[in-house]
Amino acid sequence: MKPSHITIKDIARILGVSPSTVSRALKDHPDISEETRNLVKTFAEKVKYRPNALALSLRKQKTNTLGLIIPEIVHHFFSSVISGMEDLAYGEGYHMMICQSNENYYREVINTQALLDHRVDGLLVSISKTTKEFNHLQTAIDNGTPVVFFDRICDEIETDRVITDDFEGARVATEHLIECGCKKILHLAAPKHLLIGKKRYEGYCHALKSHNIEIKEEFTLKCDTREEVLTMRQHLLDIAPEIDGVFAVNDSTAIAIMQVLQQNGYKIPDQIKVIGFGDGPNATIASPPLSTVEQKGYEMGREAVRMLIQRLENPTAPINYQTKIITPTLKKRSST
Amino acid sequence: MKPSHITIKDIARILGVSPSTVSRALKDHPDISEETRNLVKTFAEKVKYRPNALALSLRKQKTNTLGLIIPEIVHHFFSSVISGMEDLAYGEGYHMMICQSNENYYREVINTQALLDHRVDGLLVSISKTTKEFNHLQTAIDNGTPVVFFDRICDEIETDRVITDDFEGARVATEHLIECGCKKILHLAAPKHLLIGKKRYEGYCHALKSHNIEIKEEFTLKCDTREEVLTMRQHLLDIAPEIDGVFAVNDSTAIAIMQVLQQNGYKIPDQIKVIGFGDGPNATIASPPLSTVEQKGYEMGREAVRMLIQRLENPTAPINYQTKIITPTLKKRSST
DNA sequence: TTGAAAGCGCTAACAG
DNA sequence: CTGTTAGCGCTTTCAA
Repeated sequence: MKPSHITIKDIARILGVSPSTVSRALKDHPDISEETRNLVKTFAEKVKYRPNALALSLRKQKTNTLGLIIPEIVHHFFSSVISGMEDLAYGEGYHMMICQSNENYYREVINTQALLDHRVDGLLVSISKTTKEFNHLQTAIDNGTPVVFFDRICDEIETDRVITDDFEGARVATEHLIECGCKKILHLAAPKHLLIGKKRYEGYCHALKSHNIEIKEEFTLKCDTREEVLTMRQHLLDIAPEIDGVFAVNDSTAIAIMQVLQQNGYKIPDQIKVIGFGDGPNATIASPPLSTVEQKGYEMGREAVRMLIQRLENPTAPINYQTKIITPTLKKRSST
Repeated sequence: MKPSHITIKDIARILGVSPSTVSRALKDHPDISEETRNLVKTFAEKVKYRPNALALSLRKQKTNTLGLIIPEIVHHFFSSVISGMEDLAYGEGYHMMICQSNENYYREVINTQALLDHRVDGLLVSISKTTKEFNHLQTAIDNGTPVVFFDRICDEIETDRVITDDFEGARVATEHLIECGCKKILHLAAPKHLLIGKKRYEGYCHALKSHNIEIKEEFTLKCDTREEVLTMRQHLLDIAPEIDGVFAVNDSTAIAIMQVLQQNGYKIPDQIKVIGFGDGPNATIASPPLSTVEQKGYEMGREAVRMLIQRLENPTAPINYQTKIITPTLKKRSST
């Protein structure tokens, strides 16, 4: 940043008025003669004067900047979230300072600190997988910087949150299979100790129960990556003759099992129907295009920013924290 | 940002010394007694003092912030770029302010302005598709804010750039098909007026020529999206019997044609080999996994930041702008 | 209607 | 070794 930026002082000096006059003229302060105002405004325009946001922030004690801490940028869901955040923030006159924790607790702490050092007005955070301690965030809140959690929330801290309704998404997906005529549905699940694993499993069970379908233990397999599908290939093929539907905890797992089944002569969706969860870009590329449950990252991002700005602009409002639940919607394609 | 942040002045008052003493003690200035230094440092630590980055920036005329303008965050390539940028910037003590132009010229201009208002030390930009005018960026450079272009560069502005070697990538891909025994290679191309379309076409031709394979005009088809493949389905199937290889300008097109061919009984790679360009996450999910040319977004991001910081930290160095060309590498999988 | 002065938080030149 | 002062760019009393 070269000193070549023109300042209010420069304008004042050149025009032979005081800096305060310039400042007032520029922002249409009432106590200013129209003459001076025009003079100043015209000149400012001519020399392309732009206020220094740093100085403004320092003075106003408000940066109009939102800090974001995200586990991984390269991930369709998270990048959609960022996109939604950026779009809304931009529209509301805020900017985003973005840090990625790379799923590393230590880095998450440093990032938080750095964002606070920059005096961001608020924080948007999705906690990293390795984070077990939340002092860094609690402290931020205690010191007056509001935090909104999204997706990977932290139960121990009371604040605003936006999450996906995993239970409901899974329920809808399973229900859809049932409506398509499936009675023997395999669930490829994430580990139960992960919240999403647990919730999606529960949604699956709920749907079965409400249709009086027996929940067989052997029909839920811990298998949540493409690689795992390939490793378990034989076991999956052994089960295949006994099933007519698969609900996989994510799209890549769903696609992988579709492929394994197809390679072994199963017709999809005729013999076995498959549904995933997440609706990343792969779902449409799969063959047949994969039915799935859309996770709405963009909307989640917007919502988180909306809640944060809401808090920022009503600092005196009574603090009653909200948890906004985003219900994923069924995307019916050709695999079911 | 509540005023509850402790400042140097607060510490000075409490400890009964002057602010400058505190400032000096904190940064291990030589002219300070060990006693005072320890006193100050211990106290600062106790009250968790953190310097205000805004004040620092204003004072030092340096923000340690890099501005990024990117067409779309939700895009595997671009999000990889951001990730690479963020990682390196973070390591070098810089932060990133990110704006997306959404392929909109007007918004790109506003974003540039906003970042300059925030006095970012430098700009990283990939221009939007609708940008035909570059004054906003030229002005930035003229006023002393260095700019590094990446991926979507602008020829009219002289500055540092990082680009992918599209010609070479296409050449290597085509060459690979030839080495696998293909002699009749179809090229699904992007429009010639796009730089990547042109360069990749040229690379394809070059490979053919150097192996004395005739370049048939009817073997290059403008077709660069999945949808287009489906639209041209019949035409592609008409040509299919005459070809033994396909080089598609991007992965999704490659995957789409693989699927069309497979649905019509062609065995891949036995009868027809297919290679793509880009190596997004789809490539591995395709069946068979798609051979492709890896575009290295992460590396491109790092490189762009490296060049920018280099410039920032050697302001007096002679300005000789560099163009760094990143050569994509062949990812051989099972479709060839 | 305008200007002078103080201050946001920090540093650095200059005194002492 | 430490304090005083001025100033980064801006706004906002307070006085005139």
